[in-house]
Amino acid sequence: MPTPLDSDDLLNALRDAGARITKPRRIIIQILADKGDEHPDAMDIFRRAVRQDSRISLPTVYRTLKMLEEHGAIQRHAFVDGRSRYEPADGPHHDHLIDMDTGAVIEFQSEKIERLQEEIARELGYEIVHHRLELYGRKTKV
Amino acid sequence: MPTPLDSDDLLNALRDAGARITKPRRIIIQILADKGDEHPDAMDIFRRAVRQDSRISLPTVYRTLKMLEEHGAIQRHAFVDGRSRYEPADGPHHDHLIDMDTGAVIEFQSEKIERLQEEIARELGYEIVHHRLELYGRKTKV
DNA sequence: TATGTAAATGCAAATTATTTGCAATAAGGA
DNA sequence: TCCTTATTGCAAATAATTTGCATTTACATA
Repeated sequence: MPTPLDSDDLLNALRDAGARITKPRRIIIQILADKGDEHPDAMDIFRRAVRQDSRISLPTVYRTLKMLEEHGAIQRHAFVDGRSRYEPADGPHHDHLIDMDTGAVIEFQSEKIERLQEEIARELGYEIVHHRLELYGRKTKV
Repeated sequence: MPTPLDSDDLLNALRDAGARITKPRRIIIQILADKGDEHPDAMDIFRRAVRQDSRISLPTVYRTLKMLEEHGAIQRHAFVDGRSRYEPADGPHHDHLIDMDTGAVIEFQSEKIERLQEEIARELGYEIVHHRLELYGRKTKV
């Protein structure tokens, strides 16, 4: 069961792309790999980055995110609110359950759903490249 | 099996909301209800609206869309490209398969998937309010 | 270890999608 | 028909993201 890419994996993704490992990139990657703050948006990352090096700029954050995304090292999600949020790419695909009251994002994974999706696509004459499943819900009262 | 809301349903949604039926709103609703062009974005709607009345403005399109959305008469989707696309609300929930080559949006519906989703949410202690499932794929070569 | 060069950065300004303030217009009940 | 108030169009404001460009920096090579 592969785990999400960590700091070193992300750095390697950049190296493989022939990119230079700069100080801003190191900082951004460290933030992305931090398990504490999941699914940050660009501004979240920028704010945290500035705390480590006040000279970092927002465009650099966007450029780094785009680069990592293009190389499959991180994934970009566009939830209902419009802006994009990011997380390290991960071996097995997972989906999201969004808590409508707290905004918390819970990850889950279901083989059965994955298989059903393949089946449905096949029936429609398609092959799935990727997908996105988001459940929006509320905690059931106990 | 309920069908998507048509022109009259959308107009009624506005009436129920106590809103006035203006010429721009009539035109916008007519475009939304048109089965020919599905999932248009605000600009698509604006361009088509201008052809019927050159004085219509883009803000009016946005205002009308927001109003219809707030009253549940249309649904807003945010696919990968960032901008929002709209369609008349619909009885039975359906999901989308997006053709990655042509951008075509195919609707489908699966009871099984709906049930699996409920089940997964229940296991996580949640009750689903709504969800979004998008498959991105390519036509299988024959 | 010093150094040249292309890649990356920071800044400011541009884009894109969407929203808002406000004076002018028009819907629809009296 | 007339009056009141919602709605409109315009222009300008936001918000998220991207881009142009002169300066800085990583890092391969000497």
